[in-house]
Amino acid sequence: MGNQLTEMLKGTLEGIVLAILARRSAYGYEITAWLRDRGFSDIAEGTIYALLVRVEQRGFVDVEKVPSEKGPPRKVYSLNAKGRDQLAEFWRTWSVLTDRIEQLRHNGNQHEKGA
Amino acid sequence: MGNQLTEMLKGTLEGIVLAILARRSAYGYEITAWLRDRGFSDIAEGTIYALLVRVEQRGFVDVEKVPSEKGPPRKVYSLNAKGRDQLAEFWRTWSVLTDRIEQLRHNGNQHEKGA
DNA sequence: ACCAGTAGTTAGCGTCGCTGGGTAGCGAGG
DNA sequence: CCTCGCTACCCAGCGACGCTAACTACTGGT
Repeated sequence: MGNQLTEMLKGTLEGIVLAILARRSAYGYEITAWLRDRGFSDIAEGTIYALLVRVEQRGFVDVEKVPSEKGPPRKVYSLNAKGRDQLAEFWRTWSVLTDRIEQLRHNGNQHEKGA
Repeated sequence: MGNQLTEMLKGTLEGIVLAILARRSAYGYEITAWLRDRGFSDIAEGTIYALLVRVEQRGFVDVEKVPSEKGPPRKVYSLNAKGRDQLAEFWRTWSVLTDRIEQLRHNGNQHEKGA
């Protein structure tokens, strides 16, 4: 029945990851661990990898393979120009949605538009 | 490619509709029109009907068939107790998500958790 | 030799919103 | 009378997304 948060993450998780990459480059395992630390403890391991593949295919990130001393090579992702555009677009859309919803939440949204 | 907003609506649209029904009972066509008025102009007609069927099946709303002078009978939906619980849960989850994302947005979320 | 931790990949699933069509009832116009 | 347009609802099929549950591969410790 996928809980609320799972459904809400659809569409926002990509923005979240892009926002993380906007700060600095990172690899999948790192991002997953970091999200867990930050309260996004509910995000599944595999989800991030799939998402990273997607954003790579769309050309929002550049990738570099970096050897690790502790395991298989890491795929380090960096946000590029197109990715920064996408992130900006994400924040715009996010603002629109949150604005409308907050309006709906507090404001006595009387349906009676006439007045 | 479903634009951002479409993806973001997943999981939130249900809450939006429940919030509308919390103010007063309404039928599908009415809700659709009202959403269009309120800037949610991008929401597809059929989407609302499918959503209403879903929330009915989950027992969040009660339904009453009311004849219309201008067309086929309306199905008027009212939020019931279970629906109010669900709506409260929705707001809780929504708050959690927005809090985390706003934190990510402004706050210089240095990954360097160490020092 | 074995296991735990690191790091990434894949196939298949369920949910959601969208698309595009259809049905039904009523009133106005040709 | 027949069609058009508005009201009002329903349905099948689609793509995108996140989740589940596996698997591969490399390193270091016991």
